[in-house]
Amino acid sequence: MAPTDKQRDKRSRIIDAAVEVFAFKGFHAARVTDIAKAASVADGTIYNYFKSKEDLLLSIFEEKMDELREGLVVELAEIDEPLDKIRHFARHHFRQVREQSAVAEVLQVELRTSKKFIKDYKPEKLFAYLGIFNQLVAQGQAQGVIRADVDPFVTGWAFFGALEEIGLLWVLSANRERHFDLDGAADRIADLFIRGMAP
Amino acid sequence: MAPTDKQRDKRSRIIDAAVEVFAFKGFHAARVTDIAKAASVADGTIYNYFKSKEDLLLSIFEEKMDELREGLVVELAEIDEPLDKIRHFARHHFRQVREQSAVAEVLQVELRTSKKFIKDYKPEKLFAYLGIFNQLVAQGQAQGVIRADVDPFVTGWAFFGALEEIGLLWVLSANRERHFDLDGAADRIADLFIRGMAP
Amino acid sequence: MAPTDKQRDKRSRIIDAAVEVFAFKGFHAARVTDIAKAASVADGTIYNYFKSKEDLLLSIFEEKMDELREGLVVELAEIDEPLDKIRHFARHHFRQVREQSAVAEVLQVELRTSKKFIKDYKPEKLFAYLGIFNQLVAQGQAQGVIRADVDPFVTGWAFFGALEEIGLLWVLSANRERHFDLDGAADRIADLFIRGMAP
Amino acid sequence: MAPTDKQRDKRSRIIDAAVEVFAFKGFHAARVTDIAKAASVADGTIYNYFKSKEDLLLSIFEEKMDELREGLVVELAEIDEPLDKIRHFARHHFRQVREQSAVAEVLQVELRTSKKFIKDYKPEKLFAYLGIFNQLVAQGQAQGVIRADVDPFVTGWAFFGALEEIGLLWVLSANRERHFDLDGAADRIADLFIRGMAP
DNA sequence: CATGAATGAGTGTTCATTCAT
DNA sequence: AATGAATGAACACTCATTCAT
Repeated sequence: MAPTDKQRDKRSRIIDAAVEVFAFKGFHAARVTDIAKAASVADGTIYNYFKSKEDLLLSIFEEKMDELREGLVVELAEIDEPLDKIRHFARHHFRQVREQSAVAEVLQVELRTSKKFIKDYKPEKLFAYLGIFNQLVAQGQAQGVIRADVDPFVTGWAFFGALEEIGLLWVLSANRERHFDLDGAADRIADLFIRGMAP
Repeated sequence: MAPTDKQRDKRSRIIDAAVEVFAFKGFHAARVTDIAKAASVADGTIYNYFKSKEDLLLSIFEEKMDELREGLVVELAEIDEPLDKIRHFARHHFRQVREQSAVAEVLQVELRTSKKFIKDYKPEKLFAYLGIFNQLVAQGQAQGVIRADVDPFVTGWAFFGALEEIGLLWVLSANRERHFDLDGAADRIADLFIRGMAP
Repeated sequence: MAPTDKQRDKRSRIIDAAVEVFAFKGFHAARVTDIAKAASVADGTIYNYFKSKEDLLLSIFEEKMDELREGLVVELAEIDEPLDKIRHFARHHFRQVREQSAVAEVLQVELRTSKKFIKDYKPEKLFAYLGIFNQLVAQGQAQGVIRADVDPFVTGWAFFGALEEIGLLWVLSANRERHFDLDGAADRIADLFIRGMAP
Repeated sequence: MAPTDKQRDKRSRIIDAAVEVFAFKGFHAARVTDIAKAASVADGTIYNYFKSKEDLLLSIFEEKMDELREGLVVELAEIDEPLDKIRHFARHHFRQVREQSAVAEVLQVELRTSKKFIKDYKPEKLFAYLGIFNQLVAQGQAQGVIRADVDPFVTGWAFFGALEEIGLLWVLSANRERHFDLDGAADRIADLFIRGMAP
């Protein structure tokens, strides 16, 4: 017996299947039955692990945001300068978008489809992710490489908004035209913010 | 008989009603019947003016984006300096968000709910709006107040992403906590980008 | 000014338009608007001449059955022998099917679609048409060329059923394969019944 | 718990319920909900067994035509002479009309209401049923009791048309007046065709 | 834990008909 | 008589979720 899908932890099999199905058909068009088939489980089994279809989507967000943040932390650990870290923040973000485009599609497109997510959900994982940027700003300010009057709240969300918009654009352009250069965009955005926050 | 709603152009009555209902209940939860009632027309009448419920949402986008752009053009006409115009771009954007919060809610929240909009629709009106920013960048570059190597594409979308993210945050915070200072945010973002693009 | 459609009697223009539209799209799929357009009148005008869409269908039946019967009477007037007349009955019936296939399509296919026609309507015009056959049987019996014990009721409806079934088959086969020989079928059916009723 | 409806095969419960509801209210006026209630299942359950409301109607046709043909085959097996079998064909047909009038109503009235059935559907089951008649003609011709020049195609459809017309008349007369004598009609029609085809 | 047949609530859209002009 | 914009009732079908096995 090969250690196939059958043996893998059911919960993660369902998560993986859902990412693929959500990315391919979209959250609304995706049928719970499709996900169950893709995960080789019965429809009802999904409800042993997730409260609802929407909870499944939110769980994807939680897990993937955790992974994203953890990966970022690891990458930044090897960098010294706060400004350099900000540059790597952007690069790491876009690298993930590129390497896990199905996940990116779900996070950037499908998640926004979810009214619950947008309006009712407290995206703690997003705050945690963004918190890293805010810390970098604080460090930069402490070191005098970032102006003291830079507002971390506004600047942080602006930075995230910029990453999101460019990332979304890249994901959506996938089906229409050749992708533009994401890595170059990372540097340009990092540059823009670093100069913008400079003393 | 007062010259009430009855006399007003039906199409715009429906648009206005739809903005209110979509903002209040959300696109999905909004019933076509609700909109018809709010506009004081029969359900079927809506289909004399719009192909579908979704077409109605998209029409709102088109009309409101046009108004937004036109208003911006008028405001910028009185400003001379490109950098100053960029500052006013941000201010005008957020002023509209604040003054027409129902419209902002629909454009920033409900529109993203529409898969068709995100994936299939060519948002020409959005390009036109953003095109103004790109022109300002070009002017700034011509005048030497913006670095020649600033990429209008990436920078433009980053600017728009920042505005959107902050605007979305403000609209959503409406129901949870006190609004933060939008006008201040406009200046901070304008500052960030102007410094970021400076030679 | 050419004596175009515009001048022709509106009622008959509507009838003609309805025959075409019903034959082409079917009664259910046919829109009153389609018929109005084809007749170059406003939708509402149709209701000045017909109580409803169904009444329009029924009116087609009435008019066309009258024409069918009248044409038959004229043709039979030139024939002497009752049995010969029966043969011409079948020929005339199928000749009309062939020459006015749109009308035939409506009478044989669309009319049966109408619940009202099948269940509630007293098809006097059909009785009148069939009555001719019954008279021929009576004449044949009087002349001793048809058995006295032939039941005109059963035989008449059987004759009509046979004509209908073959006619329907021919009309429907129009879109699928080459038509079979209707005139030959007329003779075979007439033969069958004449022999079947012979002493 | 009584071994009631609940235990019976769901598919056939739905078929039976649909026959009753279609016969009583007509296909168009029949609501899927009505059928579901009559079958003691949920609306959605019907769609586990049938693709659509129309598919349900067509399935009734298929099943009942099979039963009709099978019953006929059994009855004819006990008869020797081809001409005698033709007589029994007519009798069996009308006996079924009389004994299963709801089924007859659906097959003869509602089915013709279905555009799909009339125009697009290949009624194989009907061909199979009629094929029996054609075989009898061939046998009769082989035995010299039917003329060699009788056309099985035209004669077969004429026979079927006659049965249908009389059957329809009987079913429809149910609601208006006393039924006429179907068994007598069977013999008259059989007689007519047997004499008509005789050498 | 796993299954999957059964459930039943929920709604955008069409279009015959009307009637104010 | 003619117009055509407005009306609003009507409904098959889907699919997330449940629960008996």
